[in-house]
Amino acid sequence: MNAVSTDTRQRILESARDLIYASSYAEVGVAAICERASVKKGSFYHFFPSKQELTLAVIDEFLVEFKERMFAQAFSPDIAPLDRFRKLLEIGYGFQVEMAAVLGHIPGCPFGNLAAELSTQDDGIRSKVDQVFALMERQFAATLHEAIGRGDVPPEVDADATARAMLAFLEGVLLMAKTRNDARVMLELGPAVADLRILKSSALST
Amino acid sequence: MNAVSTDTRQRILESARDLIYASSYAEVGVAAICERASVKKGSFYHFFPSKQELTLAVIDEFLVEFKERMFAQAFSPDIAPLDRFRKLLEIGYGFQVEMAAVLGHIPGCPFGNLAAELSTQDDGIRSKVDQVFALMERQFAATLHEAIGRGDVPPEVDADATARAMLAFLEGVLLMAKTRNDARVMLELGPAVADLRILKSSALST
DNA sequence: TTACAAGTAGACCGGTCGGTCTAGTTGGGG
DNA sequence: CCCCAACTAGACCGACCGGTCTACTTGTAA
Repeated sequence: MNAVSTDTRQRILESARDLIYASSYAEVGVAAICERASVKKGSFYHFFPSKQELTLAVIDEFLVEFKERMFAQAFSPDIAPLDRFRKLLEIGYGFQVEMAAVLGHIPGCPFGNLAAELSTQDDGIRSKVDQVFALMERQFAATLHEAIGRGDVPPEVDADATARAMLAFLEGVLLMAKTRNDARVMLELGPAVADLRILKSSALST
Repeated sequence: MNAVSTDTRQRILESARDLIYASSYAEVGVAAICERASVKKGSFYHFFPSKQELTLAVIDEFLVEFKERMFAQAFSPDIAPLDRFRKLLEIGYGFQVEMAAVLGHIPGCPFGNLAAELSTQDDGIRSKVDQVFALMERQFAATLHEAIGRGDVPPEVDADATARAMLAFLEGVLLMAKTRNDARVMLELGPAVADLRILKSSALST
């Protein structure tokens, strides 16, 4: 086999990531991705069977970057558990401000954006984003358990549900910031994420 | 002038509302809207100068229905202020379940969907949705003030910020339900909306 | 040195997009 | 009864969509 010599595939991936994040899935055509990556369609369809398959790979690409830029720094053992959520928000705020300076608008959450746009149309993408969310929830829940262990959070708190609620809240805050086109919403509302609590054994009917 | 005899415009509006809510703005073409409304393109462009202008009108259409189906019933004086938020969620849950039975998937929030998809592409739609959110926030804030007046919520709570946080949380919960394609997320997380609080004079830098 | 697979180039495809335009068809006021 | 504006019909437009296909170049292993 040939060595994985060229970076063509990666250039396509990164172009797609940037373009889709800056606008939306539907707005970005395969031709635009190719042009930005300086690649011809022949190469594109050599590496990816379809735009939707590419998008699945783009989600992984987003996740890698997210883990590096956000998770790795916020969820550090040096920081008190509950402060890690605040730290995550702080980093996210800086990132949105940075993006807004380049793009002219707040892009919001790449995962949330794709979920909102495509969940009703493409079940593959929907469930991929769902898995990403589940991964984040696990990280949040582990952090909450740590906080419970230290006594920062009472033990009757349902860590899993609270983790989900925190993620939902952050997604909502990001969406509000995007809709207002003002990142400061994140500073105003965000800190409340660390105060969210859902108690165990709330009845769940059906 | 001729009387406003025909319902053509309204049929277009309702077809567009249903189709866009069921999938997305980009996925629904003008031709599809016309077909569903049993209208030809000539009529469409007689009533609406462009797809984007139609969408602005569709947002108003969503808002009318939302006020009728959700706000009017949840924000009743018969219900204790904080319970109104829980009631809103309950109604919303029923609605999402109902839609899911018809469509095969959870559609989420019509406003949030449009904001997520189009905020970065169309500033007119972005700011229109922003206004809708502002209207909801006002309703939430008024309810919170009522709760403060009754002593259900301590007076050092920032009603405006808390109202915004509540809206963000609800949007996030809807997005999670859509991404999971499971409305029960709303039952698990939703009740926490009534416990959200943001205190006054949290420093807001810059 | 040859042979073959990996990768690239780019013309091409049918279909659909939002939108335009001209030619009617109504229906109510004068 | 006529006229004119509101409305409808539907053919048509260029641009672009995701995707295909054939021909070519290249790197490397035998």
